[in-house]
Amino acid sequence: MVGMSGGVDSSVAALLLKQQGYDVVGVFMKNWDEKDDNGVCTATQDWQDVQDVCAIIDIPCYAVNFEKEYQDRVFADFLAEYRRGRTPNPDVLCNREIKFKAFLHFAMQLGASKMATGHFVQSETRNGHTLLLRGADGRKDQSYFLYMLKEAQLEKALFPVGAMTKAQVRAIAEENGLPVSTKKDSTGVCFIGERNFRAFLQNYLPAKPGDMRTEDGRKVGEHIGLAYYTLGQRKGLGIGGCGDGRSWFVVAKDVAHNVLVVSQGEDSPRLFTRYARASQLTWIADAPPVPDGTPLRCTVKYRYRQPDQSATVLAWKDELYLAADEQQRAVTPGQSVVLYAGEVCLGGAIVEETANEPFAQQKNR
RNA sequence: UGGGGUAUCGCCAAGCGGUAAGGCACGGGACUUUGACUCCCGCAUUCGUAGGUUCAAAUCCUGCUACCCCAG
Repeated sequence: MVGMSGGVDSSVAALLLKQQGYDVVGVFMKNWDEKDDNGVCTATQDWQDVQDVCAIIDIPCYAVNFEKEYQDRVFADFLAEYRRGRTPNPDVLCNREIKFKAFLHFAMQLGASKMATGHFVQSETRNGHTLLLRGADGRKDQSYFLYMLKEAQLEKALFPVGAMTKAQVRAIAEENGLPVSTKKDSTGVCFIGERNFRAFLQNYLPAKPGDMRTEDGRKVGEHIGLAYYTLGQRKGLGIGGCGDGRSWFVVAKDVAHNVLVVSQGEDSPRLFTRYARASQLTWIADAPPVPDGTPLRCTVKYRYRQPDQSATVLAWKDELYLAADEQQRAVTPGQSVVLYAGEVCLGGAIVEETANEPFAQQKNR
């Protein structure tokens, strides 16, 4: 059973499985019911595309609705995080809770032996354990979004396009006459789509205006609510001309005082840190690569598409302490940090706080 | 009320008689399955206002208006 979004990747994934002799069923997930900023319900077009593609590759297709699950298990957390002044990544949760849980269960219940998606990642079974590997196309690798999965989920999953480049995928779509071969890559929150993010959030979060202040407390503007900004952000502050003429960036959120702390210049020291503490640590493997308290050298990503950063990490219970070799810019609470050993995605955690000095747990390790 | 100064894009700011730099903000696009960052493009026929001098003024002169500083 292939989860089909109406995009090129999942369409080609279904096509490839069909060509490989699988008994393929395409399933479209509708998890969000709302028109986009232009008053268009993109899900309607996407569902049509799925139907058209399935007709061409000659497989049955169905649609399922996980709106309730999405609302309860993903969106609720998303809003709760924003209310706390953090910046969540709903898509990592969406993969764990919806695509690789609700959808996976759905597929298994209907008797499917495997589920597949159009993610640019690869999996491989070594010594009886299934690993998550980066997609072959380094520019499109999506393992960052799948770090919350567990072995058990990966065992049931196939990633037919993971070994290819985006260009190859499009070429295959083209050769096989799939109408979505030139469809633009989707962006924005999964299932919700590209939005004017601030306007979108305003539908759910109350605006609590307050001051924008410099690090030394000088008021330089007003914000519309801390939730509407994230660390390292430049656009949308609306302050210009004052000071030395350089751009202003968000360097901190003072939730207690409802103050957005801003600084001039993209290189504000306040934005750069080497150490971080993260929670909700997940190892993809059932057996962690190292025991708690043992330092592990690996590479990490603090955001999607960030080049690999060398670091030493230390797991302790469900927390992860990170010491990056280089200073990291705008590591943001609520965001995910994902760990890699070469091509293998080990897992990850959610950033809680950053620091310029090692945390107690990291000292002398 | 005297004396002095300043008035150029939302903000900061070049310009000094030859036909409006730049930065920030903002808008659009690219990039992107989170949020951000980044990159590219756009952004004053007009220089507080009314006259005057000149072939030609934001740039010189005069009146008016506003703000600032000093004196009261």
